[in-house]
Amino acid sequence: MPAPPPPAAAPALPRAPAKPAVFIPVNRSPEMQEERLKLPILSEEQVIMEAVAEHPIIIVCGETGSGKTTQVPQFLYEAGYSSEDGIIGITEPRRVAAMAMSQRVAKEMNLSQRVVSYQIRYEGNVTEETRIKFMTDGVLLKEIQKDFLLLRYKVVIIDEAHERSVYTDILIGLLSRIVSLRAKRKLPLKLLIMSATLRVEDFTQNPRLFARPPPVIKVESRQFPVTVHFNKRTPLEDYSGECFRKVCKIHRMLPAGGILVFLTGQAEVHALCRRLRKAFPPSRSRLPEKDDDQKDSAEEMRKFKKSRTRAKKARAEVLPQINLDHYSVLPAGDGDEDREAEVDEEEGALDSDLDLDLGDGGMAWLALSLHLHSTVSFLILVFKPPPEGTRLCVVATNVAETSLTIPGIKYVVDCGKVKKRYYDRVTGVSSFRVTWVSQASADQRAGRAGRTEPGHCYRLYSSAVFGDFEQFPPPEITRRPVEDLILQMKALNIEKVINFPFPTPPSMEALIAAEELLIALGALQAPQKAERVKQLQKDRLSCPITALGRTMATFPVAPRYAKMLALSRQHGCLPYAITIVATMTVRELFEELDRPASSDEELARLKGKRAQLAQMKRTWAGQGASLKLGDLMVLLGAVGACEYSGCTPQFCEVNGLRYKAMMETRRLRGQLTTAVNAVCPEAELFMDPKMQPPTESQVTFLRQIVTAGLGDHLARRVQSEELLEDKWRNAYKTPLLDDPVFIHPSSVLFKELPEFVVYQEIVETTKMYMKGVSSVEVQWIPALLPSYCQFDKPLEEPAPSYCPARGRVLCHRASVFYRVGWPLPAIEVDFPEGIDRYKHFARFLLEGQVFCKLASYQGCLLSSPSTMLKTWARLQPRTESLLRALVAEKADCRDALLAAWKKNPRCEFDQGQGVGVDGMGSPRQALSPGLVEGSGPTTAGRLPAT
DNA sequence: GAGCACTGC
Repeated sequence: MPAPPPPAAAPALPRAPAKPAVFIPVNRSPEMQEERLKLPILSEEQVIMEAVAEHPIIIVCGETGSGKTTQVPQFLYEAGYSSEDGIIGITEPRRVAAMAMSQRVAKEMNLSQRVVSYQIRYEGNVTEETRIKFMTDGVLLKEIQKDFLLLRYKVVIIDEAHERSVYTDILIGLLSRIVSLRAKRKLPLKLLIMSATLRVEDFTQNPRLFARPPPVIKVESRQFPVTVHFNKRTPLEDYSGECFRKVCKIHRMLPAGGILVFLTGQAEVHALCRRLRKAFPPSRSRLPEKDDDQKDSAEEMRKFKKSRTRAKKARAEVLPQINLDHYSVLPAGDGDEDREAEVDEEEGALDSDLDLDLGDGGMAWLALSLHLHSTVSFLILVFKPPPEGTRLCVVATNVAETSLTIPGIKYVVDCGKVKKRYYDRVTGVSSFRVTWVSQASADQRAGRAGRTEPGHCYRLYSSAVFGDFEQFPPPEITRRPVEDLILQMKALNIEKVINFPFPTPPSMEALIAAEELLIALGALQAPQKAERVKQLQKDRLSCPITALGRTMATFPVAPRYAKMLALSRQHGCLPYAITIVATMTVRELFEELDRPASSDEELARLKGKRAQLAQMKRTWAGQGASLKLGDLMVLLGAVGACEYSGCTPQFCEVNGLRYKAMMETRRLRGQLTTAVNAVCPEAELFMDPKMQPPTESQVTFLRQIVTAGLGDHLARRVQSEELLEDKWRNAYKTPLLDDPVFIHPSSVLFKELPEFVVYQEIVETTKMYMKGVSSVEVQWIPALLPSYCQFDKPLEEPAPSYCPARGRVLCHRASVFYRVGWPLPAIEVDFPEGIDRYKHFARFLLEGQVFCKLASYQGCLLSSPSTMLKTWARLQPRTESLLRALVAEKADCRDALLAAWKKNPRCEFDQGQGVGVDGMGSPRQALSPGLVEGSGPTTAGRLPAT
């Protein structure tokens, strides 16, 4: 392994590649050049360029803010690493970053956005002239589907690789192979992996990923220093209260500069904000008019005045003593914790009555809450510099850790906790838990204090606790289901996913669960039944993709939803299925109204909105057939109503809808409409803003479509005779869970309690709740979800029959649902493979049902055709030879028989030759036609539109 | 009878 070149001491080297044919020189205006020189320029340019020239793959390591994202593409461009036949591509894990970086680099280089462009999910400005392209990682992954070797690129840069987003991980795995394939073709591709922290072992010490470890180049940080302060003690419970005390202390005693507080959830954020505003009432001028938290009661006003008088006193006494250096403590492990501890002890006495008695150093105060669902008016406020003499205090969830950078932050208060989603690998149930962050996350949070000037980070836990943190957060790919990723990989013809060079592989259980789901959805070919036992292990995780799977892979949604889309080209269901899938993908369509209120007034307002939303949900769900589609009907109705009214922010506000989510749904519907049209142009789909509600029968088809997609999410109401314990009252049972699950109270089916339901997800809070619930008719289950049913022997009554349209033998079979053995009604299905099917087919053949001309021979037969159904031993020699011939030719249906005749016209029973056969079209199945052949269920079951 | 952090196609 080549040792990483030392950053500073490298000699100047000539740049490698020859000039390409067309090269747009960087022509910076004097102002731009001056502007650029003001920015710190990476001193490692020579080292990086030398490494790129020598190695196909290099890793560039440097903290956020080091300027590598904006500068490395420029170095490469200026060195001629791009032309019209191969450009520089940079991936980002976030859409805004891709867009903002392209704009910034274009500006710094004084080039048009036609040359330095971006491409993200719904938009982009890439042109023929584009030479540097910023994009999200998912966009590049989609491009690999169309052009596996990425021939449009000469350089690919994977930025923020340390964040280990699932797409970034898969890209790195794919690119490790693409680089060698391109080298073999003498079309070399350069790969740069850029990472903030030093977590590079997963890339360098992984021989399956990179046989030769790529060189690592470290670049200098451009961040301002942040002094880290640890608490001496770690509060066990009340970290919110600890945050409150720390923020008050900072505001009271430390010089101007924004404060950023990290908490774990929306409710906590709001609560702390309210408490801070009460302690230091905000300056009136800047709060948005609609902010419900700012309405101060008279009581609060009184406290405010009281605290102002004390503030003067506090200012006189406390401020002169405060010296910032006194707080300056070296980062963890340097043994300065005690000094900080002294500070805390000293002030311990003050802490107790901080709630009521606060001096604010004379500074005005603006406490704002920041989380994913913050309204736009709030966001504007957060990003505006506060007026002179006002201190900005932003209380935030994890959004502020990576997704958003707030300017002017000098102090960070870190509670050290984070709320994360956990998936049970076996059952798929998710829950949210608050845990300690990783050291890398804590450092990332601290770094938010050093964007504009040297800053301070106050950690509300001890350095010993910090030392026990995980070094890095586990990569996302190890923490969530991977069926979507596996489908994407199979679509790239990576069959043995187990051999894929993941930087960190998902767990075996997750891979198996993904493969099994995809098989059940029909996206992957099931291993042959005969081989199942013997070869199960071998076949596992190497099933090839089906035609249906390929279609599904082109839809940018989860495989369960992609299956729904693939099934929906019938009865005009596509526009509705697209809308339902879009809303299920966007999630959180409705405003969060359950937060605790700060005043009676607010409480009343929230109560009113909750009632209004509940009423609207009932309206959208409708009655009868429509209500049975349940929460998915609500989603469909909400989008329909909202679009009908023009999708205005006002409509959303009045009806408890999240405007941002509605806009996202609209864009996703557009994208899905395009995707469906691409697979199936005959559909001639378009987005109709005045979409009519589905008819009753359409609603029923939609329920069947939803059932087919969510088959592994089927639940059955616990029957009264099974009700042994009280905890099972109104409960449902699922195949994979021993414990009861419940319909969420926000569901429109909460009181309906249908016998069978499918659900979107189960979230465990106080109980296990199903969300996104839709009801299912029992007779649909064996027809739509045969892969989850174990079928009994064919029934004798009703007797097996011949289906002239499909040319096949049918029978009735009862079944039970897998693992739980729920009895399911008999439905008409294909007669199972085996000797009996040949016998029945032979009988129908002799009876003339298969080819009508044969019917006239019936009188000449020695015995009745039903003799065919006897055991071998009791067959007549003649009938036995017919059966043997059918078996030999594998002719157990009309098409197979015709094929056998075609192949061998002289075979024994060629009487049938020339007989006209009607209705030779391919079989039309219960729910087909889907978008591709075979996307319907595999049975012949007919579904009554009940 | 209710409390979900965050992101990409």
